[in-house]
Amino acid sequence: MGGARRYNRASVRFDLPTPGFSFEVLATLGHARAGVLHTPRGDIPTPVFMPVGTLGTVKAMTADELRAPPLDARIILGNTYHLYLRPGLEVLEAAGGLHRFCAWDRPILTDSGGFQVFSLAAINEIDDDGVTFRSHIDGSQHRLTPELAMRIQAVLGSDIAMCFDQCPPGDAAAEVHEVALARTTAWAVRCRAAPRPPGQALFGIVQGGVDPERRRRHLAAITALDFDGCALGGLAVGESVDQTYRILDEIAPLLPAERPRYLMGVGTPADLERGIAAGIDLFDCVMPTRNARNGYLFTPSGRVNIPNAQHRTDFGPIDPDCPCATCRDHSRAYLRHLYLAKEILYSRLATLHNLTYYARHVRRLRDAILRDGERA
RNA sequence: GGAGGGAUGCCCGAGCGGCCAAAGGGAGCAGACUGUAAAUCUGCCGGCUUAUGCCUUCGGUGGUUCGAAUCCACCUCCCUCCA
Repeated sequence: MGGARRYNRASVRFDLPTPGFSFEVLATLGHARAGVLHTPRGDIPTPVFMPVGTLGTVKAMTADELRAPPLDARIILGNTYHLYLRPGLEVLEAAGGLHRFCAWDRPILTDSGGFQVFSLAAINEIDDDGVTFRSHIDGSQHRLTPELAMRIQAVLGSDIAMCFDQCPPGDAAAEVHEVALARTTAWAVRCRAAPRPPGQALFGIVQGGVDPERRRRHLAAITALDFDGCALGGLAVGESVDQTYRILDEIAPLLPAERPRYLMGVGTPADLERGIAAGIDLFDCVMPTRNARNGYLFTPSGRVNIPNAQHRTDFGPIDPDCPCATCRDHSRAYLRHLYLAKEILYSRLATLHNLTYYARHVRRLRDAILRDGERA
């Protein structure tokens, strides 16, 4: 394990360990690949950007809006930790799972709550068996283990579940990383052994901070567990961009080539480009949605800070070449007014635009691989 | 006509002898945001500026005082009550 595999020309469609899932590579360009992740709930062209819907909603968007072209989101995220605390398993179970609960019929990937272990570290304790933490909602004490994370994800009924991992901050000491690494591996074994509902794939997560040797070591351990896909976690968590890119460039091409590769939580449009070039297939990030709500709109020529005075009487669209409904119907001046007036419609229009920008950005890169790359 | 109350920086509004270029909020200006405790957070917000620096400010004028947005007198305008 550890080395890049060659594509098998006779069969470019790789069955994944979980029945019903397969990964098809259509073309490659350097390390970059364009393909399709086939799931029982639908096909996902890759590379793909997955909008983040932590609480069972991609903030400000309806399921219909997410599905409608040109945005056409193929898969969204949900979060184990957050949905477990609210609305809780009882409601989600009674609802018949997350898809029915939030009226989303395409695939969902659920994050395991591992990231929350990292981001909420100040109020919990981590040991080898699991994590004890206090709810950020009401302060009540809870305990999350790999087994419970898997049980929650089973109730949610996500199409892709993630292993429960520990994600140390970017500036963590080497010893912290080593402990987290051993723990994440042990937890991955337990997640792999836990029962899963039919039609749910499971991805492993490679940690190791910014040390390439440690990353390679952990990659070997995770790959040995034969997950349906492999994620690169613990990046863009406080380390420098140079360090992020170094790990990305060096480690992403080493992830199993016949499995989907997922770069967790990253990132900017430039990060996506870099990730795709390194061979990443799946991305998620709160940036397009959160930044939209905070006045930051993406365009091919750079960012637009919509509250800025320069847009006061600018009656042109955010991006004249953007096919989204926001750009089709509304001006910068209007959006600025909505933003400053704190109108709800602003968040909806801005989110639709930014998600459309991300979707098109990744689609363009995918098309380039199909056009210029080697057909598999 | 009589009795009270009040006028503070773009707006609202604290301050009631020195620690006041003056709390706080709003508005305004700019920035941040990377597996979402985020429709959030940060900075600036009289002028000049590198400033722990100088200058001009708290309705107006004149006083008291080492020192006044704060005390006194008069003036201007506003509000309430009694006639």
